[in-house]
Parts: sequence; C-alpha cells; structure tokens
Amino acid sequence: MAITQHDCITCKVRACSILNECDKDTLKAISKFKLTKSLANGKRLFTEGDPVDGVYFIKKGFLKVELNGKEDRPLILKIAGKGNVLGYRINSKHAVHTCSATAVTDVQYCYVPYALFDKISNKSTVLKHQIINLFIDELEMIKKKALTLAHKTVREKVAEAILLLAETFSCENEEPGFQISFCRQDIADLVGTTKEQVSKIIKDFEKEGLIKCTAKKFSYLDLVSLNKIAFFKHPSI
Amino acid sequence: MAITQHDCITCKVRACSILNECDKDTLKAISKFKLTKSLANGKRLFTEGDPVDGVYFIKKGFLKVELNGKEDRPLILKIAGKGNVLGYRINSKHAVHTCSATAVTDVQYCYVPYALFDKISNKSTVLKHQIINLFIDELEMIKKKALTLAHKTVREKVAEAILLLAETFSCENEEPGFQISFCRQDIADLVGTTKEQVSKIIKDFEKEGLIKCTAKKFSYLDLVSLNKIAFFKHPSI
DNA sequence: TTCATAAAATACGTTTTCGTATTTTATTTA
DNA sequence: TAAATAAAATACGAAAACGTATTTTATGAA
Repeated sequence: MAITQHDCITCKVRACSILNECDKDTLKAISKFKLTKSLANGKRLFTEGDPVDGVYFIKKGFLKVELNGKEDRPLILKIAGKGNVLGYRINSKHAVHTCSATAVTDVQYCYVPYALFDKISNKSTVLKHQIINLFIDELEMIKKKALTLAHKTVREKVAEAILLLAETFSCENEEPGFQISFCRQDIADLVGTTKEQVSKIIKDFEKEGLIKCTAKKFSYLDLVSLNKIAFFKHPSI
Repeated sequence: MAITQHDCITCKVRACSILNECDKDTLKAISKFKLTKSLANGKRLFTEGDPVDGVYFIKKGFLKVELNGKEDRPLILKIAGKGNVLGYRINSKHAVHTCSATAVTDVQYCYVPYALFDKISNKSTVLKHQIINLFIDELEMIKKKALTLAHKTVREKVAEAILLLAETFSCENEEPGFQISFCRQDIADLVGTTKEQVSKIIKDFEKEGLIKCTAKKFSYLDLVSLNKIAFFKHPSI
C-alpha cells in the first residue's frame, strides 16, 4: 500500500503535530524510515489487544478511537484527525494497544515501525517529551470524559458531542456549516447512549432552533446555547 | 505536624510501593528529605487546581481521590491506601493537581517536596520509570472506569463498587468480613449515582443472599455472584 | 433515474433511575 | 446511658432513558 515517499521537513501537516518542535536530524531520521500509507473508510488501523508495532501520523481523514471491553458496545474516546499521532508508547508496559482505531473516512498516514521510532526518540529529548505530553493530555481528556459520562444527562452529552463534531469536522472547509462523517450510532457510542436517543435529541435541538441539519449535514449551530446546555447546569437566563 | 522520622530502607510499607525497586542511594536521599506527617479523617491532602508541591507516600489509612469539575457532585476515581503514591508528576505540564484527595480515615504519610523529589528521580532511572508506569496504570484504570460509567447499569456498578471496597478494606485484618470507611454517598460518588440507589441496591443484594451487612460492616460476600453481576452481561447458568 | 438498501426519524410502551419525603437505625455527644 | 445528630433504609411519584416497531428519508448500485 506504500504510496510516494514525502519529506517530514516539508510536510504540510507537521505544523499541527508533535513533530513541529523537533530538530532537523530527528525529522530526517523519521523521513528516512517512515512509510506513507492509506486506509479505506471503515477499515481498522489497529485493534484493542494487538501488539503496538509502530507509530501512526495521521495526514488526512478521520478515525474514531474506541474502547470495547468485553461487550459489543464500543465507547468512542476521541476522534483522531490531521496532525494527530496514534500508537505512540513510552515503554514496554505499553506493548499492547488498549483501544482500537477505525477510519470513518478514507485516511492517509505515515507509519514508523516502533523499533525505529524508539531509537529516534531515544536520541531526541524533545520528541520524548512530546510523547509524554501526549499521555498527559490523554489522561486529562479521559478524566473529563469520565466526569461527563457519570454526571451529565443524555441531552447534555449530545450537546457536547455536537460541539466536538463541529470542532472536528468544520476545519476542513471555510464554509459555514459542516458535514460529519459520523452516523447517529457513532454519536451514541461517543456519549454512551442509543441512536434513537441521539435522533430524538438532535430533533429537539432543531425544534428549539439551536441547530439546522439533515442527517450528516449541519448548516447552523447556536454555539452559545449548545455550550450552555453542555457545560452549565443552571442556564443563566 | 511532623512526627518521628523513619527510614525508607526499613519502612514496612516500602515493599508495596514504587520504592521497592529503588537502589539504596535513592532511598537514602528520600529518607533524608522526607517529612513524616499525618492527616485527620475528612481533611483534604490537596485540592483540584492546587499547584503540585510534593509527593505523598501513603503509609497508613485511606483517601478518596476525586474529580470535581465545576459541579458540586464529585466522582471518586480511586481509593488510595498503604503503599500508594499521590502527587507524583512527570514534568512541568503537571504543575497543577487535576484531582483532589480527601482522607476517609486518619492517614499517615511521608512527604517529599517536589523540588527535592525531582532531583532524586532525575538521578534514578528506575524511579523515573516507576513514575511513568504509575501514569500508564492510571490511564488504564480510568479507561476501564469510563467504560463502566458509560455502559453498566447502576446495579452492575454497585456490585463492582462493593468488590472494590472488599478488596480495599478487607486486607487490613484477616477476619472474614470487613468494615468500609465509605458512606453510601461515597459509594454513590464512586459509581455516579445517588445514595438512595446505593441503599436500595445493597438491600436487593441482601435479599438475594449475595451479601450480609449493616451500614458499614460487611460480614459476607458471594464473590462469584457479585463478579457475575459486575462483569458479565449474560450470567451463564 | 430507478430500485434496493441502509440510515434516520418517529412514536410509544417499558424499564430504569432519580429525587423528595419519611421512617428507622447508627453514631456521637453530653 | 440518654438525648441529639447523622446516616441509612424505605416508599413512591416523576422524569429520564431505553428498546421495539414502523415510517420516512438518504444513499448507493444497477
């Protein structure tokens, strides 16, 4: 599946990734060893339980990163897109993936086998720190997620999810409005509810004039009101 | 509040802490700078938002580690006890506590100011790795927690909580049965529900013969059945 | 464009969870 | 030990969330 090789130094996506801070030697080393690959919509990049074999730098498209546990129902932890890194690990305690990543659009990414990436990051203090910071960010993110899951109503969680989707999918083009590559079930898996609830609440929001949408196309969001619903228990006024 | 100084090398609690793997020089350095302190039941060790000022090694007693967010309702993430470490940090991105720790019994602990601990851990690769591993463990723990909060029923979550409480509080003495230092509200904050629900479900379990308890004293647990309820959707047989 | 298929919307009865109010039981203090 | 206070148990109506069934709309293949 290898496509043409590109150079990290001139990579348009580098600026929004952890490689932004790295020196040229590190970038050269990564350029040398990385493989440019693609993944079709719906395909798995890796699955919970798989050995961590390498680092993935997402260049284009989106993936849902989800937790499965034993059950059939997934919980989507985050949406990875341009500039995000997946499959990073700090040490051998991370030998195995603890979540799965599935493409929700066609995806382009660069891949560095872990044995090589490890050597490179061991030589670059900056890169090592960036990876540790990814962990810290992930920990904070999931703490907030846990709090949301524990205490918010489904309505509040759906409002929060819509705001996340807007943030994620509206940066692609400059037009007002955006198109999500998430179905209702995906949104449900993001907030821990059912697709019927998501449908119902999205329609409620429409009736209240807070959003305008048909299925996956959103043409208007009342960001202020949605934020109030998602993040403040007692809406002032 | 400083009590008599003790030595890490002879410390009875060391074996169940991250200091178990450390060399003598590291232990000597910590012994030299640590302060032995105590904290009364109900008091805060630190609060979400406080600057991280030092590392806490719990020697005796228990604390609830909780997340608050903006709201009044806390979410208890874990119970810290003998051998656990709190307030560790990897780098300056961790300048601020992201949870609070409150004693649920009288607590004894050792304290090392962060400036000193940082110097010591920078000299000890082993200690540094142990701290990173604490992070990895914390991340895994909270991922499981998120999944639980998202998908399990209150009944399943209370069963899980009782198993956690048993594990936490029954190691103290060898007798059958155990006494929890958690009130119904604490259990509710552990699973994201209300104290009334916890009371009701605990009574249900009693009626079903799965547990025997009065308020905080548990004299019998049917571990097999509770595990089935907590961890398996479709009870086999 | 039309048909087939999948996704979304919708309605509605059932179940779960919540929250208030009250009683009972523990625990603490005088 | 008794009284005062806090915690737990209990009951129950209200609200939220779920899940099934059906209709409508969107999407993709022929």
